Amino acid sequence: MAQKIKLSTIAESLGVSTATVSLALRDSPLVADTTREKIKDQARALGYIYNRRAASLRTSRSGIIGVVVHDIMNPFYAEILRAIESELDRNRQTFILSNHYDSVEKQRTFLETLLQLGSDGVIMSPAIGTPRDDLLLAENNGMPTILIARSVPDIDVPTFRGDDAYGIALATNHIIGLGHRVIAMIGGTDQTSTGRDRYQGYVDALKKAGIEVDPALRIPGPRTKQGGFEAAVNFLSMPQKPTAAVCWNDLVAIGLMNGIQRAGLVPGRDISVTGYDDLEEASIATPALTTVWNGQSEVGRMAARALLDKLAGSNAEDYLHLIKPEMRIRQSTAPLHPR
Amino acid sequence: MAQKIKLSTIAESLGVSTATVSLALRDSPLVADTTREKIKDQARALGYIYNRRAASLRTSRSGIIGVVVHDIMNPFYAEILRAIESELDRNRQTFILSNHYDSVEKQRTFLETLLQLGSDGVIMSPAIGTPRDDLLLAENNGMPTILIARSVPDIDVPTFRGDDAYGIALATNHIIGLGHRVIAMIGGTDQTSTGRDRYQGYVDALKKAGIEVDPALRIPGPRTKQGGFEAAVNFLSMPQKPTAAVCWNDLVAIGLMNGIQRAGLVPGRDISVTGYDDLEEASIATPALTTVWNGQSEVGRMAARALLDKLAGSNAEDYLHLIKPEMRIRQSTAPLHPR
DNA sequence: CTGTTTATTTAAATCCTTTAAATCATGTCA
DNA sequence: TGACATGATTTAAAGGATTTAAATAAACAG
Repeated sequence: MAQKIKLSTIAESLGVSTATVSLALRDSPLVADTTREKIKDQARALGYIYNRRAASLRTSRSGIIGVVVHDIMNPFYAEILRAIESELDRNRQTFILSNHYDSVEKQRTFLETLLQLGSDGVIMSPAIGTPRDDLLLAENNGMPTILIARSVPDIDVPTFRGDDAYGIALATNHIIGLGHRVIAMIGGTDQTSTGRDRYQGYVDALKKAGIEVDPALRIPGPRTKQGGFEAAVNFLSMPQKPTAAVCWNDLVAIGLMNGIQRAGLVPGRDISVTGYDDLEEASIATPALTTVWNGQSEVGRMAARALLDKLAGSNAEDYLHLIKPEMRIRQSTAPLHPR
Repeated sequence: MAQKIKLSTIAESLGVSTATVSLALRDSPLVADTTREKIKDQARALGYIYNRRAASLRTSRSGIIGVVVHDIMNPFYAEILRAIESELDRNRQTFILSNHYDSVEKQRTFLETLLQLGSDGVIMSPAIGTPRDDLLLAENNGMPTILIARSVPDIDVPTFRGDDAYGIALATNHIIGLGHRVIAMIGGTDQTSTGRDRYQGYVDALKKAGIEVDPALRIPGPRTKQGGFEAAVNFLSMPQKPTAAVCWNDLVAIGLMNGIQRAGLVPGRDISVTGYDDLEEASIATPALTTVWNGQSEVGRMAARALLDKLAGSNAEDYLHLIKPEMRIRQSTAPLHPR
């Protein structure tokens, strides 16, 4: 490998100053057209590689944006990430990704790394139990922050997420409308705003329909297929004999349906199941899953857009942005018929 | 936000030189213990943030490693990534991720970004049709490269992947051993080394068992659940009436099984299906999927390890590292019985 | 008390790009 | 012709950490 080509290499080879080269390569109107052409040609010929670290040291803009979520393997986040990626790509920003797996330490380490790298901003879905100081760590050090998917009460940081209480009420009402009265809620935790909102939405919908709420019908658990799969045994052996399950998300719902099938029952006939999120795979599950679209693509796109706008200097005044979920009715739910 | 704390801020506040501060913070034996303590305390008190861009400008080591794969949403890659992440984390390297979606342009753009950022190395699963120059772009500019999952013929770049021909032969032999004779191969492409190897492994296994190979039994297609799901119609209407399907991967297999169920048949009884990869969800599919473990965690761990070793100066002499796949027999395959 | 060794500390150069201010060249107009 | 614009280019100073040779201080032996 030859020695490194830098601005000065080009400058010397053409007998101009490095300033001229720098300006020319960035299409500054300060440099004459003929000179610019000459310089660009030479840069290409020599195989010049722009050194962002040097540039960003000077400009204090790195073109890097950090994104932290619970787990990028989770298709819910993956769909959000895809939207973020496409928006950032369009704006020639590089993004650095990390999982925190709900570890506050891992999340903090990552935020510190971003600060060290001079990241321009962060988009984060905060880990459960994130202390206020960590949440503002970035912001306080000049790194604008946007929250997604989970929100934190009383904090002036723009947040984008689906309207959970509303969405889960859609699902619960749909089930109630089919005649079900003993309805379990499976999966998830009550430790996040999302969790509390979803449970509340479910409770409110039941109450409004005049159905008594039985806390024993709430089975919290991992938000994964495995979690849903394992909850099935518990669910099927309940003394209350629930005929339907409102699940935390599609993964839990698919896992639960698998578990129900293993037990020889048919989801969508013997037991009605709703998911949440409307992941790509919801529609190809068997039976196709009735679920609630949670706006992942919108969340990602809007969050990225908001960050870019903020970096460009605009200051929005609204903090909480709730995306309205939509019902997607498929085959995993059916009118109640006696078991 | 207060003004930026830098080495010189600490130095001045303590009446020492920046050199001493720099050395102290990095635990150099050149500085006295008492001084070091004083400096570290002060750094913490002032909330000093290490500026990696400045440091890396001087040292030409960024602590950043780039990783490019086809699609991080694909659980096969996600499992590899998780292994890479944990290995790199342990070594305090930051990693930057990107999908290329098999677009050579997107891949090149990302490699260029990595060069500009001064990335220390790259781990990539090359996009289909990657020209030789692109494959060596990083290496030629002093950025060590490691390939994963897909290999490229005649190229001196360390590569880690599963032994596809061997693995698919395991699956095919298992199916043959159950008495099946008309065996389709579903999904995937023949444009990658992986694709050619897998098809070859299937062909060889059939031949060795004295079964005639019918090219019409090969249905290429997307390597996704959707792809498998859509292939089902085609598969079920074949004039040859195949009784078993060797699928490209678990996703295709699960999609295919869903499609088969939709048609009213029972996979694992009416039709035997094998997957490939042994993703986490293979074991909770219904029926539980018979598949071949493709060593994703090993691929990720070993690739990251190899890159770190290379950066540390060691030079291994072997290029191609094949991980031996292992058979995982579950309920989606069964002895042939007449349809 | 002097000369030597060893332990600490520091000055200065370096990494590469950007940018405000300065310089230079050319052209215009009174 | 001289004064002034205007346009093009250059100079020089950041930006913040690392590194090496050199300076200084401390410790020690005789």
